[in-house]
Amino acid sequence: MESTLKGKEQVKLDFIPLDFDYLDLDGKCHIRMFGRTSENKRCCVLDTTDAYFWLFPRAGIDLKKYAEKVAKISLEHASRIAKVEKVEIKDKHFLGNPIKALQVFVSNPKDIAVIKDIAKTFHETLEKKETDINFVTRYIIDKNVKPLEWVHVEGRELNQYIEVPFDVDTDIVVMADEIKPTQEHELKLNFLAFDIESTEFEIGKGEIVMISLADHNFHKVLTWKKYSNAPEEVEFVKDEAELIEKFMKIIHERKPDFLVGYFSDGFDLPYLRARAEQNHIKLDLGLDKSNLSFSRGIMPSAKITGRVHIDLYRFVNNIFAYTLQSPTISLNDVAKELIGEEKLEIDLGHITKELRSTHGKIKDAEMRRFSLYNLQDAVLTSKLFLKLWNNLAELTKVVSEPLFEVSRARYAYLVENNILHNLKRFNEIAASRPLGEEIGERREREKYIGAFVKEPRPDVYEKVAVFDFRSFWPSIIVSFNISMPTLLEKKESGGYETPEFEFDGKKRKFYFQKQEGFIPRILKELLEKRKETKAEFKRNPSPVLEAKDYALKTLANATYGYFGFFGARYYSPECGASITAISRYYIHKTIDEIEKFGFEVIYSDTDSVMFALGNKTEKDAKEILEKINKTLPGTMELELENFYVRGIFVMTKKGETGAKKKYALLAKDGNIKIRGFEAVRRDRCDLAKETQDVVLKKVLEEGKADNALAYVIKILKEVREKKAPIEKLIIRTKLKKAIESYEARGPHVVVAEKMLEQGLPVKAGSLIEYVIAKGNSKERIRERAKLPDEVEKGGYDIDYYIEHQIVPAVETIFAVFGITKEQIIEGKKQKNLGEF
DNA sequence: CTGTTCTGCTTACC
DNA sequence: ACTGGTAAGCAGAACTT
Repeated sequence: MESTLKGKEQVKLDFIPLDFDYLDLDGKCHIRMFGRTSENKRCCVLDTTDAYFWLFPRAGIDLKKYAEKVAKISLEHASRIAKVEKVEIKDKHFLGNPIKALQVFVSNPKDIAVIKDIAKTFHETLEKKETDINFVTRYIIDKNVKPLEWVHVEGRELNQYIEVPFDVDTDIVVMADEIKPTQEHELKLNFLAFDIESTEFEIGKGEIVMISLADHNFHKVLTWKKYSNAPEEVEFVKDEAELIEKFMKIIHERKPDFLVGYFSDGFDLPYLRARAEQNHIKLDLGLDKSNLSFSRGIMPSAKITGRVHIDLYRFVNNIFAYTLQSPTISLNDVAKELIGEEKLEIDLGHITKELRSTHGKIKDAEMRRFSLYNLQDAVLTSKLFLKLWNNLAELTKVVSEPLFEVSRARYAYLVENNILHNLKRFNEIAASRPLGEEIGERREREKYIGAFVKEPRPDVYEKVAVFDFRSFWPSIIVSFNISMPTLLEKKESGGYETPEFEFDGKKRKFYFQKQEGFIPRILKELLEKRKETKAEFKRNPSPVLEAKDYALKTLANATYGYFGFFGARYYSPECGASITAISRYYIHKTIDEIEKFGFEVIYSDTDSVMFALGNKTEKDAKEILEKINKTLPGTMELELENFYVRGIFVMTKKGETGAKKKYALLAKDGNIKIRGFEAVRRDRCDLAKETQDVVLKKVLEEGKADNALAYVIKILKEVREKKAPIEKLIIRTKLKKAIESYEARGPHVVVAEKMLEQGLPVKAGSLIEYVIAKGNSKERIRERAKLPDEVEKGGYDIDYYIEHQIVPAVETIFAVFGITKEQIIEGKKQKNLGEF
């Protein structure tokens, strides 16, 4: 439907939508998009689409009469008339089944909530649907205008203030008459990364001292704290008020499409808002001079009209962290891993303390360093944005939700929206989001049986082969047509069935329909797209294709977990349990086949099988792989992961069984793959981790343990002689929740309390560092846990580090070679005797 | 009072 | 509150005799 707003001239342009919102114009709700034209002009495009929801009628009622009744709904709401515009009877599908439904068109999407409440009171109404679809999502789906996908727009240029009641800072404002997908143009990334420094951590306390801004060629530091010999990027201002004004001025002048921060939802922007309020400054950062606004919720999102505010921390935390090795997702660790650069080192505690005090003294050199530190944070954020841009963009394109949402989304949101944005072509009405009560029940539900993990026999194995299933969960979902809408009560001819397994305490089997369901279909297309992307990448490698593959892989892998997620529209623990039951069946079958062939299967976890070649060859292994693949259904496929020179599996610490999820393999190229061992865990001190790492390397490379034992004895001797550096003895544990909510007061909780007392910033998510200092060994460990700074050289608890850190990390490895814990420790005693 | 078992917690694997 | 289940192992709490 066309807008009544007239406008002056007809215009045609190609446009890429970056940011979306909606507002009432001329009595009608319009979508407002901000983006760039193919000529790199800043552009605002207005458009409209129908606002509607669905009603399902009870059986046997007169549809026409029902429709007429619904069409009469009208009430006063939010000082306007909320009413139903029209009602149409449509043939639709719901959960794959045909259904007659009323499409209820309303005058304004904001009125859907009140109108559906009235319609629900009608006895004819069975259910309401799609009342929880955001209007922007509705627009994207119905008008086929997707975020970051170029469209051709034909429409009328509007005069701001005259025809529209707003003034946005763009080169052109267009009311679209026609809008359709078009060929791709280049998008020049126009962004600005920023970082603020304050005297306090807590929002509402202290003040802003400094703000840095950066992109690929612009570096700027603003501060009111004057000092001489400042770097050229530094600009001094009068006070905090001028600092904030200047920051806004730069943004309005440079007109970034993307404003990028690191933890800016959680700190920089809330802090900035608090200080702007205190200084009576309007934070009109929006393209329409509107204020910075925050969404409600546990983790507020800071929104700026017309510019996409991206908090990279959230993207890294929610999505990208799984791809990283970084011990934490701090800017420093993430930047180090992704761009090979780190934050500058400064004594921030000292500087902020001096700045807080009225008589505080800071040397010019220190302020200079502080400015460079602040700038470096903005620069790292800017580089990280460029590094992660392709990932963000490709994920946005696959999911079809706006970049602002996708950059803050978690896996469930991505999977669900990918489904929602594909429903139209199946003529499907979306299932509803669960309500509070339902969520509660789902969360309390007992869990279903997961994947199979085989107990390994502890030993050192020569010539190890590893097979694994390619995209195991997605391939099962697709091959067995698994999803909530395709789940059947009874077996259907030509349909699919699971093996028998225990579910909710009963022996059960689940069945899935023969006709392909829309969710398995969408997933299948995702996998096919991934295959194409990979093939294309082979021909023509590019970071964009790599990012696209990453987006497709991420979504495909998260689909299984989505089925069991309590907040899912298409929630189905039956499906989750069916997928794992099928996985167990096929992994067992694979193990059996390999054993039947005469190999010793060492270990298996979920989708992988490891076995020793023994006196057989790699060719034999490949042969059986091919044989197994011929028996697999659908798209399921077993792949050769690699052949390894040697591998080690150990006992659990209790010494009764072989430890699962703990092993190390030596590849032919000399690389060692370590899984589960303390060496790869964060909550062990570096000395224990490094010692274990060396021990694993030595035993795998040499096939025996004598050199490794000598090495450990040497390390233990150094520890006894107080020669171990404190940095290597720091234990790092994450505080996963607020301090008050801990029942058990472990060492890290006690240290966190101590840090809080000292005014250090500790909250849920903080990584707590501590060292166990010497003291009364009868006391609890937490009594001896101290902040690293509090422990002087050699002041650590020798026995703790030997008995609780180093020896436990290596004893199970030596046990494989028949070396006991006593022998490891006695070695130390012998050396000591030799010294006297 | 002391040793054992249970529970809470964190972090890994897939 | 924000994808699932499986598993190891530490430290403290609870329990037992």
